[in-house]
Amino acid sequence: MAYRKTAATAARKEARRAVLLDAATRMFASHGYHGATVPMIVAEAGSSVGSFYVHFRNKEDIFAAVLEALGRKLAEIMKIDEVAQPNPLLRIAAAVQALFVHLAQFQQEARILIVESSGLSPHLEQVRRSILRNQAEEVHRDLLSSPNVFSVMDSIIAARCLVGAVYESLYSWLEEDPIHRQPAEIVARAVADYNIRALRAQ
Amino acid sequence: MAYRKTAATAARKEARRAVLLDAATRMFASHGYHGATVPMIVAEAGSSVGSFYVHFRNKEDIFAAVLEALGRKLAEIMKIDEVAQPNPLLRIAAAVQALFVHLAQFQQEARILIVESSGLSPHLEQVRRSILRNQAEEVHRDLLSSPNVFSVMDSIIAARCLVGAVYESLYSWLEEDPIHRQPAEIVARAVADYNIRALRAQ
Amino acid sequence: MAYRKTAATAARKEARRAVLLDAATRMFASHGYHGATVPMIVAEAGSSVGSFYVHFRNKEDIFAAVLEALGRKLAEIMKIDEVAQPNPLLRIAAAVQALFVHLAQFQQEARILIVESSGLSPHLEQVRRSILRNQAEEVHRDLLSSPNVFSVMDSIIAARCLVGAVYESLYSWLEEDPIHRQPAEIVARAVADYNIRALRAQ
Amino acid sequence: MAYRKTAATAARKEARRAVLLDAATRMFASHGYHGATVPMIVAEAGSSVGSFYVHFRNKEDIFAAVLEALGRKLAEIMKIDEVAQPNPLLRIAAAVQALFVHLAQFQQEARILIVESSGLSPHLEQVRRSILRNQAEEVHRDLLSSPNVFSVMDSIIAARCLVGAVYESLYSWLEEDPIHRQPAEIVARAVADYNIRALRAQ
DNA sequence: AATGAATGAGTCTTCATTCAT
DNA sequence: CATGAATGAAGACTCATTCAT
Repeated sequence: MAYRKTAATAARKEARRAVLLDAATRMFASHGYHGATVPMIVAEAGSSVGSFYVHFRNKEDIFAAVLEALGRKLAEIMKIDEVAQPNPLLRIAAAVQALFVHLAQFQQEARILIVESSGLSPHLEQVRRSILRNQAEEVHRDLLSSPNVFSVMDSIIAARCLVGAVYESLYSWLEEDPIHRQPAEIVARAVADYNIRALRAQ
Repeated sequence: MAYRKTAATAARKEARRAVLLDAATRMFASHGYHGATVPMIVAEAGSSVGSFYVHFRNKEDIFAAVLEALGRKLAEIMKIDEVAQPNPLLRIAAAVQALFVHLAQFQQEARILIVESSGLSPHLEQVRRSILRNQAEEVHRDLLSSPNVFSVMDSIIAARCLVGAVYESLYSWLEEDPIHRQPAEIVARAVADYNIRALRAQ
Repeated sequence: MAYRKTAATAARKEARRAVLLDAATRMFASHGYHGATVPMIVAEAGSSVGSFYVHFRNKEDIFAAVLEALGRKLAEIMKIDEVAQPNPLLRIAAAVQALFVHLAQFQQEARILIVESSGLSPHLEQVRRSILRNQAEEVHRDLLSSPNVFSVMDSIIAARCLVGAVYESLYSWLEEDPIHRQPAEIVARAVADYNIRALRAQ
Repeated sequence: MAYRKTAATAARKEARRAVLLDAATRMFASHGYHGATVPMIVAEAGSSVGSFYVHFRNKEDIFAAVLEALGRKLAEIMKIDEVAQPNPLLRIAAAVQALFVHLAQFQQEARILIVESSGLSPHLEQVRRSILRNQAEEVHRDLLSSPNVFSVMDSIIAARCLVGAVYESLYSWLEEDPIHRQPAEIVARAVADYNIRALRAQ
């Protein structure tokens, strides 16, 4: 019974943590890191300040958690099955499009990653950069896997260019008037095309 | 004589303003927008809080001024003479390399533009974005000027991809160990190549 | 048990608020609205700046609270039982004397109401005026209740004259040398007489 | 010639001082003592900060000057010729009405005297009080001059009651909706009546 | 005498974090 | 574990006053 109680307690604890994380994601997205306050987050989560500090060491800690969760999610989205799409070039294009379309839909996440997480503490900066780095490395791996398909000399730099191109065009698109801008899928395709042209052997 | 007196006063005022702007640039670069405080800036400038508010409406105001000065400078750097380099593709490549190399040298400026000026007030955000937009539009103009040279369908998106590629690869490069990383010129060349490949007609 | 805990917490919170209110009353009385600073008030209350802002939105808020509490108190003091004193003229006289004597004793309160709360923000001004207005309206009601006893044509104006007479004579009296001035009760009586003469039918 | 130059200079100085005083009166009336800043006043006067401090020791100094000028003016207004109106009771009534009507018209002045000059430094407080005191003493003198006409025991207190009645009814009247309130002359008459009833022998 | 840039002490207010209950 | 009152360091900004020109 003691065991079951503990398990139940642990489950509830985990649930509370998840609720806080969710609320924090929303508040960071809408108000930015500095604009979102701890009282704000706990109010949004229906929790309390005291509880917050049971689950997270401090505000930086929860922001890092938000960022890491986001990183995992985006990595998942960019993972295109090698069997389904054996051509590495098309695989990269598919990943780029998937990423663009996803973030175009979940602008909150895009905002957190691109805008609200810059210029923070070295540690947070590092967490944020590691997400972009992972995405670049994923691309880099694909580039290396079939050197004969690509023309790229420095594949690391190429991967970074690709990542930068995706985020900058995404952010510019998000800035445009939602009514008159082109559909996300079209832009995603154009961005993928741009990078594919840069990458393919000629 | 009264006139000369006033002129001298105005000159001294302008000089003081410049000193503050300079100090602010340094502090924003090293501590970020939120980390740099007004007392910090005036101490760095050898001035006083009161004087600060004679020259700038508030902290946001001086940051905008820093950003705008930076924007003008970078625009200047990217301006490649059409006569010296009549080929638009090569002109873009030259501009990209010039930008990269300049920011690689003046990391302060890069840091302010890329990192420290995200997620701020809507107004500052707008100032920052307008710099990037200007750069993209400059490229866009070149793309439009000789459509037969390029293969790009949506040249606006292409311009954004280019700008994003430059900044992301630049920032990743800045993160690397200064001793072992490749020289800025080499990387700048690779980045320019990447984008030229994406742009040229095939 | 959770309930009792909360109740105790709430009680302590209320107590702290009261202590702050009290300290603020003293500081506003002795230094005026602008002269009394938040650090001053919390030091007097043995509290902290942060705590202050838990209980009051800002300095204006606590001043309004001080004023309102004072208004309620004075209204209570001026309330003369109709059964104990059925003659409305004498009832008014009694109220005037009670008010004068009370404020003569608690000069702090008189000072806050008469002196320190003029020329502030529109909102505070309104709170202050509403206290005087209430007092005038109280008198006005009495005047209307027995029209045959009074000779007054415009009872609203009469009520205002009465209120003004009380406060001005009170404040002048407070200014006098405490040793040589007449006792408060005597002056209160004279003030009441003055107004009764003005009011009664002739 | 040296003499004439000095005279002209002195005249210009006096003129500038008058302009500043005028501007200060307006700004104090509209913004209050704390709300009106020195830069504000000099801007209104078309002068400069430096000049301000040539003519006045400090902000308090100019406010005192404003107040004193106002006091002299009001004293003038309340001075009713003994020959024209030999009956002291009617003389007082006339003075009260004149004061009320004047301040009703020049609300600026009323506002400065009644509202904006409370709760300031002891010195300013004293200046302000001395104006009211003078007015009360004027009345007091009249009361003493013909003791047989009045029924008042303590004529000092009576004078203060009268002054307080005038200002409070004036200020309440100023607060009312300008469109629907009674004309100033009617109210002035009612206020005078109120006090005359209180004063006359019965 | 006039000017207005410069000064910095002094305010209010915010908010991450702690801790008693 | 949960709660939320309490804390106080720290920051942006104002403004009366001075002083070099």
